[in-house]
Amino acid sequence: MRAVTIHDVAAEAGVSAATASRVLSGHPATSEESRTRVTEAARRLGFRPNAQARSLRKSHTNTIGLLLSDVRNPFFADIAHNAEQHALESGIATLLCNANESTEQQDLYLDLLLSQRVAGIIVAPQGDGAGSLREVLTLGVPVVFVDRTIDGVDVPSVTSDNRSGITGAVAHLAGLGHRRIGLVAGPQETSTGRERLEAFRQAIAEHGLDDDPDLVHLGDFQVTSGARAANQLLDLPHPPTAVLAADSLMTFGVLEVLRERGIRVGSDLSVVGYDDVAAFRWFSPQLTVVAHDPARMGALAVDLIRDVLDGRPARSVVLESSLVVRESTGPALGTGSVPHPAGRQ
Amino acid sequence: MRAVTIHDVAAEAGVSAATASRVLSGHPATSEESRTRVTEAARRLGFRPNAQARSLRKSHTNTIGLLLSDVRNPFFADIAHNAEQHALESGIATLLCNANESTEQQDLYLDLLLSQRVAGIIVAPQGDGAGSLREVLTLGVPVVFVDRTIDGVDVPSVTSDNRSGITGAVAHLAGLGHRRIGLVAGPQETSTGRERLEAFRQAIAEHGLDDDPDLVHLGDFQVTSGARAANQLLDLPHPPTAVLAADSLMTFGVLEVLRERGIRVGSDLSVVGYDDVAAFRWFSPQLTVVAHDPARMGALAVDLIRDVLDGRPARSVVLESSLVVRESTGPALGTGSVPHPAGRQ
DNA sequence: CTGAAAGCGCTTACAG
DNA sequence: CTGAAAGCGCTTACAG
Repeated sequence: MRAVTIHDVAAEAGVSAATASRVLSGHPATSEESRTRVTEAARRLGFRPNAQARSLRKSHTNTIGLLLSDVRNPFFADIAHNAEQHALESGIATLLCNANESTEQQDLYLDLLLSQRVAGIIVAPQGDGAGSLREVLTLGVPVVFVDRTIDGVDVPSVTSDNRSGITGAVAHLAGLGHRRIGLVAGPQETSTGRERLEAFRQAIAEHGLDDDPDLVHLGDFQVTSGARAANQLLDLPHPPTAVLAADSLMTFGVLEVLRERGIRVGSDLSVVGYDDVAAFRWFSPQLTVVAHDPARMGALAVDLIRDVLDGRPARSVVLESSLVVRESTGPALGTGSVPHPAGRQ
Repeated sequence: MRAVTIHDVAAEAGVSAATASRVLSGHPATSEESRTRVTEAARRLGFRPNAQARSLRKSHTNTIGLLLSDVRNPFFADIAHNAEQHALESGIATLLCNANESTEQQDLYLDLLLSQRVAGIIVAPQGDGAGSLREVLTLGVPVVFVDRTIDGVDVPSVTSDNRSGITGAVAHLAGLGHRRIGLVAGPQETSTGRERLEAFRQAIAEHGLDDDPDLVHLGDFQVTSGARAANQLLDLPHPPTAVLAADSLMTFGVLEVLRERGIRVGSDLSVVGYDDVAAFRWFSPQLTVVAHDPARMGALAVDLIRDVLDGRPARSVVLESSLVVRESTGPALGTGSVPHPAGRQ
C-alpha cells in the first residue's frame, strides 16, 4: 500500500534520487540517457509525486484557495466554475471553500487555507477585515477580492459596478410611472450590500420618488430573507408598485411570495431581479434584471492572483453592470401607461 | 514574511519542539506548566501549523476530495454544499473539484487529488472505471461513489433509486392518456443515464405505449443538449404529447425551447423534470418532477467515507426517488380529460 | 551531467 | 513529563 517514492523510481532507473528529481521536474541538466530511463521507470511504477513533500521543500504550492460566500448561489457557482477552469489552464489547482455567508465560517476556512499553505487566496469577503483576514494579510499571503471588497483594505479586486445597474433600474421604473419602489437590500456587512443600497437611495432622491424607510428591507442574500421582505412590503398600508432585490437568491424569495399570493409579476407588481441567472430567463414572465458577468469575474480574479504571484503589478478591475429590460416590469398600477403621471396611485 | 514554525513557539515558551508539538496536538503527556506556556506562546506568535509538514510526517491528511460532475448544476451544488458542511463538523476539509462532465478532466483531478494525498475521495464517477480511477483503486485510496456508480467496480456508494421515479412518471402520464412520451435521456457513460433510460423503456413496454426510437434522445446532462432534443422531438411528424428529461439542466433546455416556440407547458405539452431543483417550484406552471435528495446524499457520502477511513464497515445506501405531481402535466392533447382513452391522438 | 547531503516543518518512538 | 534524534518525500545548492 505504501506509495511509490522518488527513491523507488531512482532505484528502478539506476540513478540517484537527485537525478530522478531533475528529470521529473524538467531541469535542463540531465542526460538523454537519464531522461529516458527515469521517465520509463516512473511510468512503470506509476509514480505520483507527493505534493505535500514537494511544497514543503519548495515552500510554495501550486494551489490557490477560492473562498466564496455560498456555492449554492448560481452567481457564485458561475464564478467558481470559471475561476477553476481558468486556473486549471495555468496548471493551478483550486481549493474551493464555502463561507456560507458567515463571517465565522469565513475565518475558519481562511485558517484552513493558511494551514494548507496555498499560494494565494481569492475571496468574496465579508465583515470589516478583522479576524483571520487581517492575519492573512499581515502574513503577506497574496489575496485578491472578487465581487466584494472591504473598506480600507487595499488588495487587488475584480468587482462590478454596483451603481449603474441600480441607477438604471430606478430610472426605468420611474419612467414607467412608479413612485413607490421597494428594495430588498443585501447585508450591510458586505460592500455589495452597502453600495447597492446607497445607489438606490441616491437614485430615489434624484427622481424625487417616495423616500419611505418602510420601503427598504435588509436581507442576507439568501432566499428566505427575500420572501420575508416581500411579505412585509406587501403588507404595508401603502405597498410599493415595484420591487427590486439585491441578489438572485432574494429575488427568488420575492417571486415565491408573489406566486403564493397570486400576484402577477409585471402587471400587478413590477419586479427587477439582480444577477442575470439563467433561471430568470426561463421564468414567465422573463425577468428584468441587473446583469453583470460572473464568468468573466472568475477568470479575471485568477489572472489577478497570477499577476500577484508572478510579481507583476496587479490592477483592480471594475466590470460593468447594466439593466436588462424584459417582461417583469410594466406601468405602475393605476397610472395607465403614461410615464410620469401627475397623480399618485 | 517567513511563517512561524513550531521551533519559534518552542523557543518562545522555553521548551523543546517535541513538547510544543505534544501540547499543540493535545497529547496527554504534558505538564500543566508546559501547556499554558506553549499555548500562550503559540497565540502570541500567531502560530499556524504547516499542514503539509504534518501530513507528510503522519502520512495521512485530514482532507477529502469531492469530485463532482458539474458545480453549476444545482443538484450537484446541493450535494457539494451539504457534504462540505457535514465534513466540516467532523473537522474534515473538502477539496472540491469539477469534472465538468468530462472523463479526461475527471482523470486530471483524480491525479491531482492523489498528489495532494487526500485521505479519501468522494466522486460522482464517469466512464468505465479505466484510467486514473483504476489507479486510485489499486493504490488503496478510499473511494466512495455519490449519485453514480460504475459497473463492476465495488466501492461503497450513496445513490438514489433511478427506477421508481421514472416508473411513477410514466404511469402518471399514461394515466393522463399520453401514448407518445419523449425522453431526453442522460449520457450512457453514466450509470444514472443508463438506469433512467432502462427504467423508461421498461415502463413504456409495461403500459403498452408507443415504443418509437425517435422518441428517445441522448443528451449529455447539460442545458443545450436538452434544447436540441426538444427541438428534434417537436419537429417529429408525429410529436410526443409529453416529455420527460433525465436531469435538471436538460429540463431547463427543454423549457427554454417550449417558451421560444410558444408552447404552453401543461396544456399544450406535458413536461416532467428531473431533480427537484428550487427553480422548478418557482416556475409557472410549477413543474412536476422526479425528486430525490441531494442534501442527504452529500451528508451520507461523507458518513460513508468516514466509515471507510475509520475502518468501520461501509454499507452502500440507495435513497428513494419519487414523482412529485404539480402543474406541468395534464391530459394528453386531443384525448380530453378521460384517462386511458380508446382512440389515439 | 551527476550524487551526497542538507533541509523544508512537523511527529513520534526511544530513552531518561 | 521531557528532549534529542530520526524520518516523512521531496528539491537544490555544492562539489565534482
